[in-house]
Amino acid sequence: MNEHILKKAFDNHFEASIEVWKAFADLCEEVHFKKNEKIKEVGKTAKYGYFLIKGSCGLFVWKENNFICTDLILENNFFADDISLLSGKPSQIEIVALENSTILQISKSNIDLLKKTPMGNILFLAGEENSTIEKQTQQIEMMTLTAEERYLNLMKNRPEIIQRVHQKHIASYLGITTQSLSRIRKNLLK
Amino acid sequence: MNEHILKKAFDNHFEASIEVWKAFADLCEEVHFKKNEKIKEVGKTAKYGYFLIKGSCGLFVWKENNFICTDLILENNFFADDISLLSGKPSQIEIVALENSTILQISKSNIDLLKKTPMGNILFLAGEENSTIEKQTQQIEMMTLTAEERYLNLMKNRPEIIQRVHQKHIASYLGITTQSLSRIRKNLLK
DNA sequence: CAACAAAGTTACCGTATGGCAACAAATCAC
DNA sequence: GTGATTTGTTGCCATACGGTAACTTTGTTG
Repeated sequence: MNEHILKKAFDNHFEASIEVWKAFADLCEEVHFKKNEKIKEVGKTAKYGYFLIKGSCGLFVWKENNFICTDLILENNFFADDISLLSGKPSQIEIVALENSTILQISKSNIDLLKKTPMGNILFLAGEENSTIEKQTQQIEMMTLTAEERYLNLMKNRPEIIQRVHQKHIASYLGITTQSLSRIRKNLLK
Repeated sequence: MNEHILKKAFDNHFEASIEVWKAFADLCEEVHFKKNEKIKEVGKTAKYGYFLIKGSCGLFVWKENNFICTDLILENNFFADDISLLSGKPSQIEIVALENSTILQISKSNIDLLKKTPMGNILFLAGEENSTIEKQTQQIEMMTLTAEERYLNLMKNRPEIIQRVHQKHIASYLGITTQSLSRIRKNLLK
Protein backbone atom coordinates (compact mmCIF):
# COMPACT_ATOMS: atom_id res chain seq x y z
CA MET A 1 0.00 0.00 0.00
CA ASN A 2 2.91 2.34 0.64
CA GLU A 3 3.81 2.22 -3.04
CA HIS A 4 0.74 4.38 -3.72
CA ILE A 5 1.95 6.99 -1.28
CA LEU A 6 5.37 7.05 -2.96
CA LYS A 7 3.87 7.18 -6.44
CA LYS A 8 1.58 10.03 -5.49
CA ALA A 9 4.39 11.96 -3.82
CA PHE A 10 6.55 11.85 -6.93
CA ASP A 11 3.99 11.73 -9.73
CA ASN A 12 4.85 15.26 -10.81
CA HIS A 13 8.55 14.52 -11.05
CA PHE A 14 8.95 10.94 -12.25
CA GLU A 15 7.04 8.75 -14.57
CA ALA A 16 7.16 5.32 -13.04
CA SER A 17 4.72 2.46 -12.96
CA ILE A 18 3.27 1.27 -9.71
CA GLU A 19 5.41 -1.85 -9.98
CA VAL A 20 8.55 0.24 -9.73
CA TRP A 21 7.25 1.92 -6.61
CA LYS A 22 6.22 -1.44 -5.23
CA ALA A 23 9.81 -2.65 -5.62
CA PHE A 24 10.92 0.46 -3.78
CA ALA A 25 8.38 0.08 -1.00
CA ASP A 26 9.34 -3.55 -0.55
CA LEU A 27 12.86 -2.48 0.38
CA CYS A 28 11.44 -0.19 3.08
CA GLU A 29 10.08 -0.84 6.50
CA GLU A 30 7.24 1.16 8.01
CA VAL A 31 8.07 2.46 11.46
CA HIS A 32 6.37 4.74 13.99
CA PHE A 33 7.80 7.34 16.30
CA LYS A 34 6.09 9.16 19.14
CA LYS A 35 6.34 12.91 19.52
CA ASN A 36 9.81 13.92 20.81
CA GLU A 37 11.18 10.45 20.19
CA LYS A 38 14.68 10.36 18.77
CA ILE A 39 14.96 8.82 15.32
CA LYS A 40 18.74 9.16 15.24
CA GLU A 41 21.00 10.10 18.14
CA VAL A 42 24.09 12.28 18.35
CA GLY A 43 27.32 10.31 18.22
CA LYS A 44 25.78 7.34 16.47
CA THR A 45 26.10 6.22 12.88
CA ALA A 46 23.08 6.56 10.59
CA LYS A 47 21.70 3.26 9.42
CA TYR A 48 18.70 4.42 7.41
CA GLY A 49 17.30 6.94 5.02
CA TYR A 50 13.73 8.04 5.69
CA PHE A 51 10.56 9.02 3.90
CA LEU A 52 7.98 10.79 6.02
CA ILE A 53 4.44 9.52 5.50
CA LYS A 54 2.77 11.34 8.35
CA GLY A 55 3.87 13.76 11.04
CA SER A 56 6.85 16.09 11.20
CA CYS A 57 10.53 15.79 12.00
CA GLY A 58 13.44 18.02 12.79
CA LEU A 59 17.14 17.67 12.05
CA PHE A 60 19.47 19.23 14.61
CA VAL A 61 23.18 19.64 15.09
CA TRP A 62 24.63 19.55 18.55
CA LYS A 63 26.92 22.55 18.86
CA GLU A 64 28.34 23.98 22.04
CA ASN A 65 25.62 23.15 24.54
CA ASN A 66 22.61 23.52 22.28
CA PHE A 67 20.89 22.07 19.29
CA ILE A 68 20.67 24.00 16.08
CA CYS A 69 17.85 23.09 13.75
CA THR A 70 19.15 22.56 10.24
CA ASP A 71 16.01 21.23 8.62
CA LEU A 72 12.30 20.82 9.24
CA ILE A 73 10.47 18.03 7.46
CA LEU A 74 6.78 17.55 6.69
CA GLU A 75 4.89 14.74 4.97
CA ASN A 76 5.99 13.26 1.66
CA ASN A 77 9.63 14.13 1.90
CA PHE A 78 12.86 12.22 2.15
CA PHE A 79 15.31 13.04 4.88
CA ALA A 80 18.43 11.55 6.40
CA ASP A 81 21.57 12.24 8.33
CA ASP A 82 23.35 12.59 4.99
CA ILE A 83 26.77 13.07 6.45
CA SER A 84 26.75 9.94 8.55
CA LEU A 85 24.88 7.87 5.99
CA LEU A 86 27.37 8.75 3.26
CA SER A 87 30.48 8.39 5.35
CA GLY A 88 29.46 5.48 7.54
CA LYS A 89 30.86 7.38 10.50
CA PRO A 90 29.13 8.81 13.59
CA SER A 91 27.92 12.39 13.36
CA GLN A 92 26.83 15.17 15.67
CA ILE A 93 23.39 15.13 14.09
CA GLU A 94 20.17 14.27 15.83
CA ILE A 95 16.82 13.56 14.21
CA VAL A 96 13.66 13.92 16.25
CA ALA A 97 9.98 13.32 15.59
CA LEU A 98 8.22 16.62 16.33
CA GLU A 99 4.79 15.01 16.12
CA ASN A 100 3.73 11.37 16.20
CA SER A 101 5.10 10.20 12.89
CA THR A 102 4.82 7.38 10.39
CA ILE A 103 7.97 6.76 8.45
CA LEU A 104 9.33 4.50 5.76
CA GLN A 105 12.89 3.63 6.57
CA ILE A 106 15.31 2.10 4.13
CA SER A 107 18.63 0.62 5.11
CA LYS A 108 21.92 1.81 3.67
CA SER A 109 22.46 -1.48 1.87
CA ASN A 110 19.02 -1.25 0.27
CA ILE A 111 19.72 2.33 -0.76
CA ASP A 112 22.86 1.10 -2.48
CA LEU A 113 20.80 -1.58 -4.20
CA LEU A 114 18.26 0.96 -5.39
CA LYS A 115 20.95 3.29 -6.63
CA LYS A 116 21.96 0.60 -9.10
CA THR A 117 18.55 0.55 -10.76
CA PRO A 118 17.89 3.23 -13.40
CA MET A 119 14.92 4.56 -11.46
CA GLY A 120 16.72 4.61 -8.13
CA ASN A 121 19.67 6.30 -9.69
CA ILE A 122 17.55 9.12 -11.06
CA LEU A 123 15.64 9.40 -7.83
CA PHE A 124 18.65 9.68 -5.55
CA LEU A 125 20.49 11.96 -7.93
CA ALA A 126 17.50 14.27 -7.89
CA GLY A 127 17.47 14.04 -4.12
CA GLU A 128 21.11 15.02 -3.81
CA GLU A 129 20.57 17.84 -6.25
CA ASN A 130 17.62 19.16 -4.28
CA SER A 131 19.45 19.06 -1.02
CA THR A 132 22.51 20.76 -2.50
CA ILE A 133 20.37 23.54 -3.94
CA GLU A 134 18.45 23.88 -0.70
CA LYS A 135 21.60 24.15 1.40
CA GLN A 136 23.04 26.69 -0.98
CA THR A 137 19.85 28.74 -0.94
CA GLN A 138 19.68 28.56 2.83
CA GLN A 139 23.26 29.76 3.12
CA ILE A 140 22.71 32.67 0.78
CA GLU A 141 19.52 33.69 2.55
CA MET A 142 21.38 33.61 5.82
CA MET A 143 24.01 35.93 4.40
CA THR A 144 21.81 38.37 2.52
CA LEU A 145 18.42 38.57 4.18
CA THR A 146 17.32 39.92 7.54
CA ALA A 147 15.68 37.53 10.00
CA GLU A 148 12.29 39.08 9.19
CA GLU A 149 12.77 38.50 5.48
CA ARG A 150 13.79 34.90 6.13
CA TYR A 151 10.69 34.39 8.25
CA LEU A 152 8.47 35.89 5.54
CA ASN A 153 10.07 33.58 3.00
CA LEU A 154 9.35 30.61 5.21
CA MET A 155 5.73 31.72 5.65
CA LYS A 156 5.39 32.04 1.90
CA ASN A 157 7.17 28.84 0.92
CA ARG A 158 6.25 26.48 3.74
CA PRO A 159 3.30 27.95 5.63
CA GLU A 160 2.45 24.64 7.30
CA ILE A 161 5.76 24.69 9.13
CA ILE A 162 4.73 27.87 10.89
CA GLN A 163 1.53 26.31 12.13
CA ARG A 164 2.81 22.93 13.16
CA VAL A 165 6.32 23.46 14.50
CA HIS A 166 7.34 25.08 17.80
CA GLN A 167 8.66 28.61 17.46
CA LYS A 168 11.85 27.66 19.23
CA HIS A 169 12.65 25.28 16.40
CA ILE A 170 11.66 27.77 13.73
CA ALA A 171 13.81 30.41 15.41
CA SER A 172 16.74 28.02 15.51
CA TYR A 173 16.15 27.10 11.86
CA LEU A 174 16.18 30.80 10.96
CA GLY A 175 19.35 31.34 12.95
CA ILE A 176 17.87 33.64 15.59
CA THR A 177 16.73 33.47 19.22
CA THR A 178 13.14 32.74 20.17
CA GLN A 179 12.91 36.26 21.58
CA SER A 180 13.81 37.79 18.24
CA LEU A 181 11.30 35.61 16.43
CA SER A 182 8.64 36.62 18.90
CA ARG A 183 9.40 40.30 18.26
CA ILE A 184 9.35 39.79 14.51
CA ARG A 185 5.95 38.11 14.74
CA LYS A 186 4.60 40.92 16.87
CA ASN A 187 5.91 43.45 14.42
CA LEU A 188 4.21 41.73 11.51
CA LEU A 189 0.81 42.10 13.20
CA LYS A 190 1.08 45.88 12.60
CA MET B 1 52.39 13.22 -15.79
CA ASN B 2 49.26 14.58 -14.16
CA GLU B 3 48.56 11.18 -12.67
CA HIS B 4 51.44 11.81 -10.26
CA ILE B 5 49.83 15.02 -9.09
CA LEU B 6 46.54 13.23 -8.51
CA LYS B 7 48.21 10.31 -6.74
CA LYS B 8 50.13 12.64 -4.47
CA ALA B 9 47.05 14.71 -3.69
CA PHE B 10 45.09 11.68 -2.54
CA ASP B 11 47.80 9.39 -1.23
CA ASN B 12 46.64 9.90 2.34
CA HIS B 13 43.08 9.01 1.54
CA PHE B 14 43.11 6.33 -1.14
CA GLU B 15 45.36 3.44 -1.92
CA ALA B 16 45.49 3.28 -5.67
CA SER B 17 48.20 2.32 -8.11
CA ILE B 18 49.60 4.84 -10.52
CA GLU B 19 47.76 3.04 -13.32
CA VAL B 20 44.43 3.89 -11.78
CA TRP B 21 45.38 7.54 -11.58
CA LYS B 22 46.67 7.39 -15.13
CA ALA B 23 43.24 6.18 -16.27
CA PHE B 24 41.74 9.08 -14.39
CA ALA B 25 44.15 11.63 -15.80
CA ASP B 26 43.53 10.35 -19.31
CA LEU B 27 39.88 11.32 -19.00
CA CYS B 28 40.89 14.85 -18.07
CA GLU B 29 42.14 17.75 -20.09
CA GLU B 30 44.68 20.23 -18.79
CA VAL B 31 43.56 23.82 -19.24
CA HIS B 32 44.90 27.22 -18.25
CA PHE B 33 43.09 30.31 -17.06
CA LYS B 34 44.47 33.81 -16.60
CA LYS B 35 43.83 35.77 -13.45
CA ASN B 36 40.21 37.05 -13.37
CA GLU B 37 39.22 34.84 -16.27
CA LYS B 38 35.83 33.22 -15.96
CA ILE B 39 35.87 29.45 -15.80
CA LYS B 40 32.10 29.17 -15.72
CA GLU B 41 29.61 31.97 -16.35
CA VAL B 42 26.30 32.83 -14.72
CA GLY B 43 23.28 31.57 -16.63
CA LYS B 44 25.19 28.80 -18.37
CA THR B 45 25.18 25.08 -17.77
CA ALA B 46 28.25 23.48 -16.22
CA LYS B 47 30.03 21.09 -18.55
CA TYR B 48 32.99 20.10 -16.41
CA GLY B 49 34.24 19.23 -13.00
CA TYR B 50 37.65 20.62 -12.07
CA PHE B 51 40.80 19.75 -10.18
CA LEU B 52 43.08 22.66 -9.37
CA ILE B 53 46.75 21.94 -10.03
CA LYS B 54 48.08 25.45 -9.57
CA GLY B 55 46.60 28.82 -8.70
CA SER B 56 43.39 29.73 -6.92
CA CYS B 57 39.74 29.97 -7.80
CA GLY B 58 36.56 31.41 -6.37
CA LEU B 59 32.96 30.26 -6.62
CA PHE B 60 30.37 33.02 -6.54
CA VAL B 61 26.61 33.27 -6.64
CA TRP B 62 25.01 36.20 -8.39
CA LYS B 63 22.41 37.59 -6.01
CA GLU B 64 20.68 40.94 -6.28
CA ASN B 65 23.36 43.04 -7.94
CA ASN B 66 26.43 41.47 -6.41
CA PHE B 67 28.43 38.31 -6.21
CA ILE B 68 28.62 36.33 -3.04
CA CYS B 69 31.62 34.11 -2.60
CA THR B 70 30.55 30.62 -1.58
CA ASP B 71 33.89 28.90 -1.84
CA LEU B 72 37.60 29.60 -2.21
CA ILE B 73 39.81 26.94 -3.76
CA LEU B 74 43.55 26.37 -3.57
CA GLU B 75 45.80 23.74 -5.16
CA ASN B 76 45.03 20.03 -5.06
CA ASN B 77 41.30 20.32 -4.64
CA PHE B 78 38.29 19.41 -6.69
CA PHE B 79 35.62 21.99 -7.37
CA ALA B 80 32.60 22.39 -9.59
CA ASP B 81 29.30 24.13 -10.06
CA ASP B 82 27.68 21.14 -8.38
CA ILE B 83 24.14 22.32 -8.82
CA SER B 84 24.38 22.81 -12.55
CA LEU B 85 26.58 19.79 -13.11
CA LEU B 86 24.16 17.50 -11.28
CA SER B 87 20.99 18.93 -12.73
CA GLY B 88 22.19 19.68 -16.24
CA LYS B 89 20.46 23.04 -15.97
CA PRO B 90 21.86 26.59 -16.00
CA SER B 91 22.73 28.09 -12.61
CA GLN B 92 23.42 31.49 -11.11
CA ILE B 93 26.90 30.38 -10.20
CA GLU B 94 30.12 31.84 -11.54
CA ILE B 95 33.59 30.40 -11.20
CA VAL B 96 36.61 32.66 -11.59
CA ALA B 97 40.35 32.13 -11.57
CA LEU B 98 41.72 34.42 -8.84
CA GLU B 99 45.30 33.82 -9.96
CA ASN B 100 46.72 32.37 -13.15
CA SER B 101 45.65 28.78 -12.80
CA THR B 102 46.35 25.33 -14.17
CA ILE B 103 43.36 23.04 -14.04
CA LEU B 104 42.39 19.52 -14.96
CA GLN B 105 38.88 19.54 -16.33
CA ILE B 106 36.76 16.47 -16.76
CA SER B 107 33.56 16.37 -18.77
CA LYS B 108 30.27 15.31 -17.27
CA SER B 109 30.16 12.20 -19.43
CA ASN B 110 33.63 11.18 -18.29
CA ILE B 111 32.63 11.79 -14.69
CA ASP B 112 29.73 9.41 -15.22
CA LEU B 113 32.14 6.88 -16.69
CA LEU B 114 34.47 7.19 -13.73
CA LYS B 115 31.64 6.86 -11.27
CA LYS B 116 31.02 3.37 -12.63
CA THR B 117 34.52 2.20 -11.69
CA PRO B 118 35.05 1.11 -8.08
CA MET B 119 37.77 3.70 -7.58
CA GLY B 120 35.78 6.51 -9.15
CA ASN B 121 32.77 5.61 -7.13
CA ILE B 122 34.67 5.83 -3.86
CA LEU B 123 36.37 9.02 -4.95
CA PHE B 124 33.22 10.89 -5.92
CA LEU B 125 31.31 9.62 -2.93
CA ALA B 126 34.06 10.95 -0.70
CA GLY B 127 33.89 14.22 -2.60
CA GLU B 128 30.16 14.57 -2.09
CA GLU B 129 30.57 13.71 1.54
CA ASN B 130 33.26 16.32 2.01
CA SER B 131 31.26 19.02 0.34
CA THR B 132 28.15 18.15 2.34
CA ILE B 133 30.08 18.31 5.59
CA GLU B 134 31.75 21.54 4.57
CA LYS B 135 28.48 23.21 3.65
CA GLN B 136 26.93 22.09 6.89
CA THR B 137 29.89 23.36 8.88
CA GLN B 138 29.84 26.66 7.03
CA GLN B 139 26.14 27.08 7.73
CA ILE B 140 26.55 26.36 11.42
CA GLU B 141 29.50 28.72 11.73
CA MET B 142 27.46 31.41 10.04
CA MET B 143 24.70 30.91 12.57
CA THR B 144 26.74 30.57 15.73
CA LEU B 145 29.98 32.50 15.39
CA THR B 146 30.75 36.20 15.12
CA ALA B 147 32.49 37.47 12.02
CA GLU B 148 35.72 37.76 13.99
CA GLU B 149 35.51 34.15 15.14
CA ARG B 150 34.86 33.00 11.60
CA TYR B 151 37.88 34.95 10.40
CA LEU B 152 40.05 33.43 13.12
CA ASN B 153 38.83 29.98 12.12
CA LEU B 154 39.75 30.67 8.53
CA MET B 155 43.20 31.89 9.57
CA LYS B 156 43.70 28.74 11.57
CA ASN B 157 42.32 26.25 9.05
CA ARG B 158 43.33 27.78 5.75
CA PRO B 159 46.02 30.38 6.39
CA GLU B 160 47.11 30.47 2.77
CA ILE B 161 43.73 31.81 1.77
CA ILE B 162 44.34 34.90 3.88
CA GLN B 163 47.62 35.57 2.14
CA ARG B 164 46.64 34.89 -1.43
CA VAL B 165 43.02 35.99 -1.80
CA HIS B 166 41.71 39.56 -1.94
CA GLN B 167 40.04 40.72 1.25
CA LYS B 168 36.90 41.59 -0.64
CA HIS B 169 36.49 37.92 -1.51
CA ILE B 170 37.33 36.74 1.98
CA ALA B 171 34.84 39.23 3.40
CA SER B 172 32.17 37.99 1.04
CA TYR B 173 33.03 34.39 1.91
CA LEU B 174 32.67 35.24 5.61
CA GLY B 175 29.35 36.96 4.95
CA ILE B 176 30.45 40.48 5.87
CA THR B 177 31.46 43.72 4.15
CA THR B 178 35.05 44.57 3.35
CA GLN B 179 34.83 47.43 5.85
CA SER B 180 33.92 45.06 8.63
CA LEU B 181 36.74 42.73 7.73
CA SER B 182 39.15 45.63 7.71
CA ARG B 183 38.01 46.64 11.20
CA ILE B 184 38.33 43.07 12.45
CA ARG B 185 41.86 42.83 11.12
CA LYS B 186 42.81 46.13 12.73
CA ASN B 187 41.32 44.95 15.99
CA LEU B 188 43.36 41.75 15.93
CA LEU B 189 46.60 43.74 15.74
CA LYS B 190 45.94 44.88 19.33
C1' DC C 1 56.89 56.33 -15.02
C1' DA C 2 52.70 58.59 -15.04
C1' DA C 3 47.85 58.21 -14.77
C1' DC C 4 44.21 55.74 -13.66
C1' DA C 5 41.59 52.01 -11.52
C1' DA C 6 40.99 48.79 -7.89
C1' DA C 7 41.45 47.49 -3.21
C1' DG C 8 41.67 48.52 1.47
C1' DT C 9 41.21 51.85 5.63
C1' DT C 10 38.97 54.82 8.79
C1' DA C 11 35.28 57.71 10.95
C1' DC C 12 30.58 58.49 11.80
C1' DC C 13 26.15 56.93 12.67
C1' DG C 14 22.01 53.76 12.17
C1' DT C 15 19.92 49.39 13.09
C1' DA C 16 19.14 44.40 13.57
C1' DT C 17 19.73 41.08 16.72
C1' DG C 18 21.39 39.08 21.24
C1' DG C 19 21.29 38.45 26.38
C1' DC C 20 19.09 38.92 30.74
C1' DA C 21 15.20 38.76 33.38
C1' DA C 22 10.46 38.77 34.66
C1' DC C 23 6.19 37.42 33.27
C1' DA C 24 2.24 35.07 30.73
C1' DA C 25 0.45 31.31 28.26
C1' DA C 26 0.27 26.74 26.85
C1' DT C 27 1.15 21.97 27.55
C1' DC C 28 2.19 17.86 30.18
C1' DA C 29 1.94 14.54 33.99
C1' DC C 30 -0.29 12.40 37.56
C1' DG D 1 -8.14 19.13 37.02
C1' DT D 2 -4.34 20.97 39.35
C1' DG D 3 0.31 21.70 39.84
C1' DA D 4 4.64 21.66 37.40
C1' DT D 5 7.33 22.21 33.12
C1' DT D 6 7.87 23.96 28.86
C1' DT D 7 7.12 27.51 25.59
C1' DG D 8 6.41 32.12 24.16
C1' DT D 9 6.26 37.39 25.22
C1' DT D 10 7.93 41.76 26.49
C1' DG D 11 11.11 45.51 28.23
C1' DC D 12 15.62 47.14 28.77
C1' DC D 13 20.12 47.66 27.31
C1' DA D 14 24.48 46.05 24.91
C1' DT D 15 26.84 45.14 20.66
C1' DA D 16 28.08 43.47 16.11
C1' DC D 17 27.69 44.74 11.75
C1' DG D 18 26.12 47.64 7.67
C1' DG D 19 25.98 51.98 4.76
C1' DT D 20 27.98 56.23 3.26
C1' DA D 21 31.67 58.67 2.16
C1' DA D 22 36.34 60.49 2.15
C1' DC D 23 40.84 59.05 2.03
C1' DT D 24 45.19 56.12 1.33
C1' DT D 25 47.50 52.38 -0.63
C1' DT D 26 48.31 49.13 -4.07
C1' DG D 27 48.11 47.42 -8.69
C1' DT D 28 47.56 47.91 -13.81
C1' DT D 29 48.35 49.65 -18.35
C1' DG D 30 50.15 52.03 -21.96
